[in-house]
Amino acid sequence: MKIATYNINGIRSRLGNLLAWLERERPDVACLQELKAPDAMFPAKALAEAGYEAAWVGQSAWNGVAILARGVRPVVSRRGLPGDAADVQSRYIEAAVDGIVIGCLYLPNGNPQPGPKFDYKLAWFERLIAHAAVLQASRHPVLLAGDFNVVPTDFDIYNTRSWLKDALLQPQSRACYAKLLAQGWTDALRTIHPDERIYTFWDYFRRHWETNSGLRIDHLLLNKRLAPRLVDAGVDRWVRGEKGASDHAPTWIVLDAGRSRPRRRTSGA
DNA sequence: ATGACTTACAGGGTAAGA
Repeated sequence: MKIATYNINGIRSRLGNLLAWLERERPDVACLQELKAPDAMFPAKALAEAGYEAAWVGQSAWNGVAILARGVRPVVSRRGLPGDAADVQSRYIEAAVDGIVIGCLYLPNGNPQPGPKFDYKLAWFERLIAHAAVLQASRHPVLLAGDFNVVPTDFDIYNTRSWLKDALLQPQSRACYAKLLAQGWTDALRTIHPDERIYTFWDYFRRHWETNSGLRIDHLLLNKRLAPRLVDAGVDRWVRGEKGASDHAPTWIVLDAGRSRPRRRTSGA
């Protein structure tokens, strides 16, 4: 089972890129961020024709998240992150697919910092940490996947020089990520590739794609129930090189089949 | 380097992203 996360950076303007990727890589589940589309403008029909059912939370102009599943309907368990009823930004959706609870998230960027946007990022992160504790403790296999807008360590960026003031590298942002992992989550990409420079985002400026000047900010975190099923992880870099590409590339894991229900113990014999 | 690119919304020039 292949599950991917992909910040599409505008699902309407990049629908062709999305469909080409789905057709070629055929992920079983795709978590999308930055739809930049209101609910009514989500291209559900085109995705259904490509074999994917979807659940989404849209918003005009910015944000927006979705979970696509090939051939099955995602069973939504939550729209929006708990903890702040006044938060109107569409950054979280959670659904079960094939017995796995999947939280798809788009963590606030937080720039410029310091400032209210950075405060919002850290507050949102604390709400995520609180909800993640509940998910970690649940008896279900759980995956948290999305654009976390955090470069976890200096090994996860080509060079820190021009990013030292950026919200993605701040000690507070990294401390939140470390606090989350300390609950027992497995960072799939780093676990499978402990000694490799891996990036998931290359900005549009300064020929950063052409020079492989990237950042690792899209993450897939497995709870203790799910982690034993991790088989492989990677980045579909070819997508970033396509015409009209998002500035992120799809990032994925492969899980073994597992069991949808506990096997009944056979007695006697 | 309030930079550079790119998109949404709107129908020009901001706002936002990372």
